[in-house]
Amino acid sequence: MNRARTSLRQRHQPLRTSGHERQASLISAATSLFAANGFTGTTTKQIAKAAGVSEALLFKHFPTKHALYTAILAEKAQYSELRDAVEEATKKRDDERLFTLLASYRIRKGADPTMLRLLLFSALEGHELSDMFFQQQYRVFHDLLAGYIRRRIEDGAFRPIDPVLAAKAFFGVVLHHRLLHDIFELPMHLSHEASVVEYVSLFLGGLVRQSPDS
Amino acid sequence: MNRARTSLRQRHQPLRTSGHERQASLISAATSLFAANGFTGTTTKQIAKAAGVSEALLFKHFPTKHALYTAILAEKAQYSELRDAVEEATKKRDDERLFTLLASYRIRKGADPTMLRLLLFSALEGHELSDMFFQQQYRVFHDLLAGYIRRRIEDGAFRPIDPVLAAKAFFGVVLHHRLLHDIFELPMHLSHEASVVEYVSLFLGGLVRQSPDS
DNA sequence: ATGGTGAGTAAGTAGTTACTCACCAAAAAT
DNA sequence: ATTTTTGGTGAGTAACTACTTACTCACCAT
Repeated sequence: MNRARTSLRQRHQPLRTSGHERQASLISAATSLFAANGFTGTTTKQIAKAAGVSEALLFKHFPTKHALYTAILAEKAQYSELRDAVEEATKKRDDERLFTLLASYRIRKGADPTMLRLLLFSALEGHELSDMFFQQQYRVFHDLLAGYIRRRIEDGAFRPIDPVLAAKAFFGVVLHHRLLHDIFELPMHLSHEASVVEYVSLFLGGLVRQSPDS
Repeated sequence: MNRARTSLRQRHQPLRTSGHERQASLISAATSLFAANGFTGTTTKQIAKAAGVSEALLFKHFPTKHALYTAILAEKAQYSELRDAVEEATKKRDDERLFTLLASYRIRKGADPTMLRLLLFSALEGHELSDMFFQQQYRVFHDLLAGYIRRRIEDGAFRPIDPVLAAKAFFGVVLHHRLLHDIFELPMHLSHEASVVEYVSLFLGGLVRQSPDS
C-alpha cells in the first residue's frame, strides 16, 4: 500500500518544501492573521491551515505561538528604504519636498494597513517587542524630522517652536489620516495626493492668515 | 407599595444587590478588562471574578459575552459635556480658546486611556458598534471644528484651506499625542499643558516664519 | 540497498472557553 | 403565611485552545 502511494508520486516539483521557505510561508500567513484579528484572536490552527500545513509542523518551526509572533515583529521591524530621498531633501533645505515625502510615504494608494494594524495590536495587547517594533517603524523618521526642524529654526526659516513637538504633530496628522481611512475605513472626500498637499501646506503655513496677500 | 419598600430599607445594607447596580458593576468590570485586553483577550470568568459574582449571574444579565460588549459601547457612547464651553468660544470667534479647549479636553493630567483603548480595540477587532462608538466619541467635535474653520475662512480670518481636512489634521495631532503617551507609554518631555499651547500655536501660526518680527 | 535526517502528519492531551441547568434563598406581593 | 418574583450559585458541557506524541515518508550520501 505504501508502495502504491509512492509510485503514484511522479516527479513534478518536490512535495517537501525547504525549512526556510516553510518558515517564511508560516510567517506570511501569521502576519495577515495577526494583523486582522490580533494575537489572542488568532489560533494556531488557523495559521497552519492558511499556510497549508499541519498544526504540528508549525510547532516544529516555532516552539510557541508567542515565539511566532515575536519572529514576525522582529522580521518586519527592519527596513531602510526612503532614507536616501529624505536625506537629500534635508541637505537641500527643501521643506515642502521633505514633508511631502514623509507624508506620502505613508499616505498613498497602495499602502496596505497590515503593518499599522500589527503595530497597534502589539501596543494594545502589550507585546514585549511592541517598543522595538515602534522604534524601527516610526522613531527613525520622527527623530530625523525633529532634527531637520531644529536646524531650520537655527537657520531662521522656521518659527522658534519645540522641534520634537512639531515633528510629533506632523506625524500625528499623517497617522491619523491612515487611522481614519485604513482602520476605521471612513470614506475620503479628497484623494490621497490632494490630502498630502493640503496637510503640508497647512503645517508649513498655519491656519491664520498672516499677511493679507493681493 | 413604593412607600413600604423605601421605609423598610433602614438597617444595614441589603445582602442582595439590585439588578441595576449589579449590571452597572458588571459593565464597569468588563469595561476595564476589555480596554486592557480586548474582546477576545478577556474571558467571562475574569469579568465575573472582577465584579465579585459567579459567571452564571453574568449570563443572567447579559445573554452573551458579545451583548455585554455591545452594552458597554452603547452606554459609553453618549456624553454631552464640553459642548457649551465650545459653543461659547465659537460665538466669540476666539480661535485660541476654542482650539485649546478641544485639545486640553483630551490632553490633560487625569484623562484615563480607557475609552481610547476601547475605541481602538473595537475598531481593530471590527466590532459592529465600532462605527457608532466612533461617531459619538469623536465625530461630533470633528464636525463642530470643521464648521468653525469654514466660518472663519468666510470671515477672511483663516487661509482658504479645506476645513474638513484642517479639522482632521488638528484632531490628528491631539489623538497622536494621546496614542504616544497613553498607549505606547512613551515619556513626555513637556507637560500636557505646555504641549497643548505649542500645538495650538503651531496649528494656528504654521511652521514657516511669515513676517520677520522685531 | 541502507541508513541517517529533516519534512510532514493523525491523533491525541490537559486545560480553557462561552454558556446552561437545576436549584436555593432573600425579598416583595398577595 | 404563603406564593411569586428576583438575585444568586455549583456543577456541569460541548467545543475549542495551545501544544505533544508517535509515527510515516521523501531525499540523499554513502
